[in-house]
Amino acid sequence: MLPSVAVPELPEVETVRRSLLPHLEGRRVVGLEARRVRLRQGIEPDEWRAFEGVVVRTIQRRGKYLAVTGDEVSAVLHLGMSGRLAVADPSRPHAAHTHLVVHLDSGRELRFVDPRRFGSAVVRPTRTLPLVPPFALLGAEPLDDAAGGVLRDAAGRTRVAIRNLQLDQTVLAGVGNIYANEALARAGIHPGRPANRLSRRRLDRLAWAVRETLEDAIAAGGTTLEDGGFANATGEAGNFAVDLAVYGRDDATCRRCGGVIRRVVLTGRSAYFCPHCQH
DNA sequence: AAGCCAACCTGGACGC
DNA sequence: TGCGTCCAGGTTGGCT
Repeated sequence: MLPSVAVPELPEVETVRRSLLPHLEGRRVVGLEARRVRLRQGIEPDEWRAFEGVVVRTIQRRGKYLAVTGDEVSAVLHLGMSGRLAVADPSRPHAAHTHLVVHLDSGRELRFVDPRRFGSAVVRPTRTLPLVPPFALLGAEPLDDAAGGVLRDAAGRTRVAIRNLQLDQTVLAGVGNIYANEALARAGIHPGRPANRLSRRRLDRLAWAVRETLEDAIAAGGTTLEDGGFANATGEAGNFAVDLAVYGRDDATCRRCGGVIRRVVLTGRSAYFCPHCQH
């Protein structure tokens, strides 16, 4: 059984970034509706007033965060577990749990919807972005060449399960439970294996598998599970769910060996793996 | 001090 | 049908 949520991880956030960019680049913010709602970091209407009049220069992604960047200030957004960003015509009715609406000089609007309220939406000075949380706390970008070395160094210093180390955003930024499990499957590594008991060679292989998995998922437009939880800025679903090797496939057949995929719980989070292919 | 774990929150799945 | 219970997940903060 697939879990009923499709949580945005790096490929989904990158997909949102790319689909958002043509609608936001060069556009001016001409109005805001910021509802004071308790997200993980609450939306503060006073703080959001600084975003009025901003001309969007670009959209950056760091880990699972997006920064909609103007010359002076940027909106730093995290989709949490259920967050969505959508560009829509104002005539379309607002979905439930719409916390933020940014009116653009194109006549359209950017909407931030997050039923489970694990997301965040704050405004920060653009020049300080790399220097303050959350960006300052994030580890390597898994798509960068430096990621392999960072993973190796971190693994040598801890005996936590490798799946849990992958979820540590201060090591690799942007990997969540779906892609952590998928990368381990590609690398043939058991999710519960202590990080410091993996050889350098196998860690390099894992870093490579993480990168490949994320790049494939980005190319597919992200993962949308059966409930249709994830969509890009224009409402399109992603196509990576059909390529999942282990995630959500407990008791199903391993496509490589024909064995049975298992689920175990590691520190409160499900891990999926093929006992025959992963050690 | 590393590492575990509860809390946050809601909708969907499931059992009775 | 309808109500209650459980579960998913990213991140933070508190505890050991």
